[in-house]
Amino acid sequence: MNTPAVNTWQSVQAEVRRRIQTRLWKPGEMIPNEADLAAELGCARGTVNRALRALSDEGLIERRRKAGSRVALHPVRRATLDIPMIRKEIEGQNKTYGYALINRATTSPPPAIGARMQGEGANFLHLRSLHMANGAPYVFEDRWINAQTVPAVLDQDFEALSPNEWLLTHAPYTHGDIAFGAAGATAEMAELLGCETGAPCFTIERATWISDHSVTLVAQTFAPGYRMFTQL
Amino acid sequence: MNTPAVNTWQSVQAEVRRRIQTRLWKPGEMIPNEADLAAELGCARGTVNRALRALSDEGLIERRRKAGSRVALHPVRRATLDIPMIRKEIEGQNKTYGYALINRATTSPPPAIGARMQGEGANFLHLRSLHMANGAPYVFEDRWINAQTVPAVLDQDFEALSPNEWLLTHAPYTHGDIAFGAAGATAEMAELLGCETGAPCFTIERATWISDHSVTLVAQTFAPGYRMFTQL
DNA sequence: AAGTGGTCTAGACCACGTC
DNA sequence: ACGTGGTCTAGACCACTTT
Repeated sequence: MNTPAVNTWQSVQAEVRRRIQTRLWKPGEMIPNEADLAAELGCARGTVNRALRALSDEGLIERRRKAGSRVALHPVRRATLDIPMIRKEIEGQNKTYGYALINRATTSPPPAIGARMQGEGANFLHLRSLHMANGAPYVFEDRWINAQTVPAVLDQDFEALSPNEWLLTHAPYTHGDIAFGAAGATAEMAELLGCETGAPCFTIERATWISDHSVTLVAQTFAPGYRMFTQL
Repeated sequence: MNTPAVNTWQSVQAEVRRRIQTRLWKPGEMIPNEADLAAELGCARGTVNRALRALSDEGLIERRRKAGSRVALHPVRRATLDIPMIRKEIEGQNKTYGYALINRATTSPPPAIGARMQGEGANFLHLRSLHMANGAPYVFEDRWINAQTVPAVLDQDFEALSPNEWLLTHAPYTHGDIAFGAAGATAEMAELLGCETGAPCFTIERATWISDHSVTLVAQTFAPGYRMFTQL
């Protein structure tokens, strides 16, 4: 059967996706190698490569040198979450952003924090702040910043500018990790967030690094009802 | 100054990243066009393209035809979350997976659910189940399945095989959306999950579709302490 | 109108992992 | 050892957008 020529990588991707969805190529099965597919579809191998690479990133197929490509047995779906600056997130909802510093101190961190940030002494800045949307509490954040990595941070008072924003432009991290979870609001958070003590809150914890120097460790507790949303 | 030849796209990416991190190219600034960069680094334009495309996907730079590429002013970080089959997630932690069906019924869904799933009549399967890790409750799930889209689902009793798993191999969705949040455990969930009523739980809600037909709508409530983790 | 990124091609070499 | 995907090249044309 002659397949009409398909020359864009998107159309190759679509064709392969179709063959998988219609179960013409079943889960676990091998699919033709790049050269054969290119010949069949009437395009260059590079184009097929681009299409299959995209499907592989997506988790729909698995590729290994020499072994070839196969349809994933258990397609691990991947969701890409945007982690925007909080101000941008709020402004994106057409709400007015507000920020308030609750507390600023240079102290040495509790052992658990210090260990994770590989820091010594009192070269740490501890910031607690509240972000608001249209005046309503949005998220409470408790942050440690390593002043050994980012000395300039000590010159900032963070009264008007959130540390989130300052760090993003003055000390962009190279990598980090992030964890999502749920926690009950402490009495203090409850008051700040305007909810009951113990109310279930969505939480994000993030640690970021510049090469192998810890930059910041932040725990964010969102007001009840917050949801993080994305497409699959 | 002559830059030594850099011919892999990863090294081009690394070099560009370095120039951004060292603020040689500052946020908001334009960077050279592909042809110039290729000439400077001594490689083909295609290689530069590949590198810059990766940085653009990552959110570190913004690219527009004719306008050129610029360093992102507010780098929107993206995190990719794997959404594995729950069994795989648990087995990946070297724990024994367990599954129990709590309730199975074919009824018409409440209006809120029906509306989201565009369904009519009683062609819906309602399943409530519990997944366990090493015998301990892991996540409670409340799921609606549209039998108009997936008629074969009515032949399954789901006593031993979780709907999650069955759907993944028998009705792979084309797209969907997912929301993460937090909620307090209801009395029933608390008993099943072995926690206090009202305990803060991490929740995932997912709706999936095959082209424009709704497949399933599922609300998962994880046992307290659950965290979803990824790299940045 | 013109400049820039987006993509396709055809060929080539290489790295890796399976056999 | 050898087959497969991973990548680089040089050149070309096109699509989009801004000027």
